[in-house]
Amino acid sequence: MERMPEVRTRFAPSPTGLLHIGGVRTALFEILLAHHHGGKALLRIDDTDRERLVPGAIASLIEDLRWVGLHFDEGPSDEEIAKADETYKGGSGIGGPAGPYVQSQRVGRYKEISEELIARGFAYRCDCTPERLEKERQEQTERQEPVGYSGYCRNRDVPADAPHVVRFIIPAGRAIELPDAVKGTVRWEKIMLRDPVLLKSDGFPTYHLATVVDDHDMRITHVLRADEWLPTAPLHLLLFEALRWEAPVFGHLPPVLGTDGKKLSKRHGATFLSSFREAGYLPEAILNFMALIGWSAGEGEEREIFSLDELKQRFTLDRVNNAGGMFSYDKLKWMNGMYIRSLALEELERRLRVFLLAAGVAVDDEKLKRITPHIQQRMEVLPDAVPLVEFLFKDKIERDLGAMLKKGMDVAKAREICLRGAEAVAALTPFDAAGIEAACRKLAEEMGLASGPVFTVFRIAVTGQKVTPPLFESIYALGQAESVQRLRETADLLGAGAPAA
RNA sequence: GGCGCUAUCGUCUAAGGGUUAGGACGGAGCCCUCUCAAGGCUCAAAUACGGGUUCGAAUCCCGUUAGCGCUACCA
Repeated sequence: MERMPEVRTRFAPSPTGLLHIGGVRTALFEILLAHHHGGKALLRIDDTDRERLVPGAIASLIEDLRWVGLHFDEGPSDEEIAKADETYKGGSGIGGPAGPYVQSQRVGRYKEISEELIARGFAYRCDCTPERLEKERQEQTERQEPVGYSGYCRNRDVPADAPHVVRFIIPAGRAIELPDAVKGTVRWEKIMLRDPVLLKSDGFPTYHLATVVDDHDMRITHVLRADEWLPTAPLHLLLFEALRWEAPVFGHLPPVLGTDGKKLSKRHGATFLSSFREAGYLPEAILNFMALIGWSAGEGEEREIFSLDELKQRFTLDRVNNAGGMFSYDKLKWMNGMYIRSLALEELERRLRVFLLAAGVAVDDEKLKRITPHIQQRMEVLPDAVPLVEFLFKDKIERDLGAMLKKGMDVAKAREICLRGAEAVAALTPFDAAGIEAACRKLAEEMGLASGPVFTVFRIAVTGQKVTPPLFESIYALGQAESVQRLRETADLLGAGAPAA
């Protein structure tokens, strides 16, 4: 029986800054595809651009991936990361048999391959200066020709000991076809690339060389990447061919778009994964949402909420869409709310505690525990909890007394409600939400008032706010003594003179 | 300019020749209700355009248009 080779995918971010939300989707798809087929997803650090390298970026990339719940099967070890990023504190290393998984630690291999390519006539050394290249481009633009390297050094035999780059020879008049797993077959009648650089003058490879060599060496079977790579795919195919290596399956993913229809980028605001974390989004919701941009479960499936495992079960490349998709904050928020509502109470409480503490709220565990069930369906993101629970953790609250005086309510009546309410609440044994409600309703009845306006007086007296979690549960969460205290305070304020209407 | 990719409600998408073109977000309305939510029900909202092929086209083909991407010793 024939055995399918193990499916191996890879996510290869460049450590040029923080992990972008678009990168999260690519990483997610890599993992979904590999794990759907019982294979492995690798993490590889593409740090070949020494100029754009940002110190600390590798460590933050790895931390972000871990936080969002994207775990790779192979990737840089602790030692490899530490060597590439001095800010790395350790503990997130992955390791694996195909390492190192950091490209700056594989330069010998790229050099070896580029020498082989030169020796076999597929590449050549070039010592053209940037100025010369720039001039060439200018002249081409003026003549309205396609721009690109002229091939000046093709036959010049530039010596190996002089500063140079290595360029790949693009064969003239060669048509090429890419059987893309998501786009279908893409055909180029002629290749517009003009002898692209493989090895830079600093000895580091360009993306093209490094990715082809590593994908081969690491036995990558499926390359998923953003479709901005499509135009250079012929080069990669040619490289595999020249090296007599079998090319992996390519799948070019549709772009994630900003609301202006352009590729999502920094210009669109908070697009780093870390900004979503700070904004109180749950990792599970982020992954679920990103999976749905460019992929869908298909016929017969009208659900939209999927756990990571469910996504892994369902994900196949033939369900990946061709057209780009806009990133909708509205839908992400809705989905995040769905996830918050599905959290076990203890879990929500735990996440809220961490978040509120970080936001500077002096959390009291008992109060938080009492209020959590009642704010769960009132949140889309974690920060939504702050205005809802703040009143519990403050010594002094501000009150908009004028807001009490609606629908026939006047100062005297409001003051009476606070006074009698304080007495009633103080007398409650046991002190619980049901008892508080009964007391409030009874008071309204005794005073011959509709319950709504009476509740409003209570609400503002106790919480200071017009919008709160359910009243009686809020009073219960605050506690008997503090609630009585706040009712009395309010009565005093109302007695002190007419409030600003 | 050249090369390539893409095109279904405002947005994410389903429907791979025959459906009243389905779902979700967002919007509107109603119900529930102590505020605000959540939840339930209902409504509005789409096949870019033009040609073919076919008994029949959102679906296949060709053009047009529009959007996007690439055109570096960046990835």
